[in-house]
Amino acid sequence: MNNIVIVDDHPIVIGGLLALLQADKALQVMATFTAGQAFLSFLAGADFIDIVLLDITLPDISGVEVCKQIKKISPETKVLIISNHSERSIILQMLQQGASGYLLKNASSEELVRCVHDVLEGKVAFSAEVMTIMTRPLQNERKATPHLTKRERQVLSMIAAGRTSASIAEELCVSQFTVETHRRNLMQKFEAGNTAALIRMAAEQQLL
Amino acid sequence: MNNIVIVDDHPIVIGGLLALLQADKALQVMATFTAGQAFLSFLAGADFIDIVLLDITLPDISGVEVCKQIKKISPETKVLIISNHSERSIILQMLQQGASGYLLKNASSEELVRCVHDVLEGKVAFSAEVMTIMTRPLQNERKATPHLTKRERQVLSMIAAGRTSASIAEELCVSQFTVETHRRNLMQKFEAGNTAALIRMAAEQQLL
DNA sequence: TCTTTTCTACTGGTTTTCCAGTATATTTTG
DNA sequence: CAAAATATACTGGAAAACCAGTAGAAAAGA
Repeated sequence: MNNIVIVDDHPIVIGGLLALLQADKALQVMATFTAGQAFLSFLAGADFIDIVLLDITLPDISGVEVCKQIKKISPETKVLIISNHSERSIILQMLQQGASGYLLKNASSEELVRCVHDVLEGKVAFSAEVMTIMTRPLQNERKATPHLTKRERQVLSMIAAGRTSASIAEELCVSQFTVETHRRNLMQKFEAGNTAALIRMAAEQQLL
Repeated sequence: MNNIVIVDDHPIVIGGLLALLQADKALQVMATFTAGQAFLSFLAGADFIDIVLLDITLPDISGVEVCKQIKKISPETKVLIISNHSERSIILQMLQQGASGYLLKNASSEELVRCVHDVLEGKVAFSAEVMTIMTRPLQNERKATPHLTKRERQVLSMIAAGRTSASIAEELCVSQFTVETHRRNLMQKFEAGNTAALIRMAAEQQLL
């Protein structure tokens, strides 16, 4: 018998999930919550929870944070996200935070139950629509990565590591003016006004 | 009949994949490459490729970059990663770059063929071991996120957007000295020596 | 109501980045 | 071999960040 907890801000959604899951004898809904904090307080003192069905948009803290806390407090508890967010980056962010599955709220009942069981069995589970989102051609979700020379990538990496231009110059055996020119060129290529924006954009484009 | 291309730096691996895939009448291996650049040149002038089996470690450019280029040049071409890299962050990075599947080189022949077919059918596919990696408890893969106050998160976000302290002060209707104090506190919490390191760490912890 | 936390603001100063330009040498490419 | 790209380096200066400290007001929590 698997213990389930449902965390969603809409009581109607919780009601629907309850009706669906209670028909499955292998599943036991032990509690439901409409807010993240309340659930986390419960989690700290609860019996073991096999799986949490978690929305991302909650009234108090975000589902991202709740997922992190679940994996910190009870690492063996699986997390299956049920959300309206359909962006690939959000899906991957939830996987990065330890979620084992993701489906959209428009998934069929059959898909929901299948995903619950797949996750309980230790698999990664997506609904069909999430599969489509994950595999469809990228649609320029982000600005094109500017072409960087080898030296520029090297300087960028060192800047991101917190080094000053003087320190970088010393390590690369060049003048600080040279490093400053590389910085300027990097800022022009990323169209960044300062180092903070440069590093943020580089991180977004996975160049660090 | 699905057209396949194999890109791997080890000819022996290519040989093994070839032997395996040629037994499947639905699959046609149209070419193999041991370097990324050579493959990308081929791709630009090739007939349509249904799926590319791609290693990450290549002698010239990385599989990450090759994957990006594949999705840019031929968005409908599927990418299935076959790699020795088993870190969750790398797996997710490949998915972020448009890969539809990921398996480790120790996957069985059956798993490999199943993944190829699943990806061709528009699914996301992982080998069993990759599923395990994706769902096992996180193991403090990264430093704990420091506790930030609401105002600190606000200032951090604006710094990351490239704003100067003066500009942030103006928008928040506080003194520039106040913003500078928030910056200092942020740098202390993240143990960062300058803004570049601060923003990089914040990005790593998905706070931006 | 008291304590703690958060937010606010200042001093006086140093260090670092950013600016816009100019220019030569080396390496790579066609 | 010539052209283009990359790397290097400098000027003179302004703008911004960083430093370490101090300190009071407001909000939140116990």
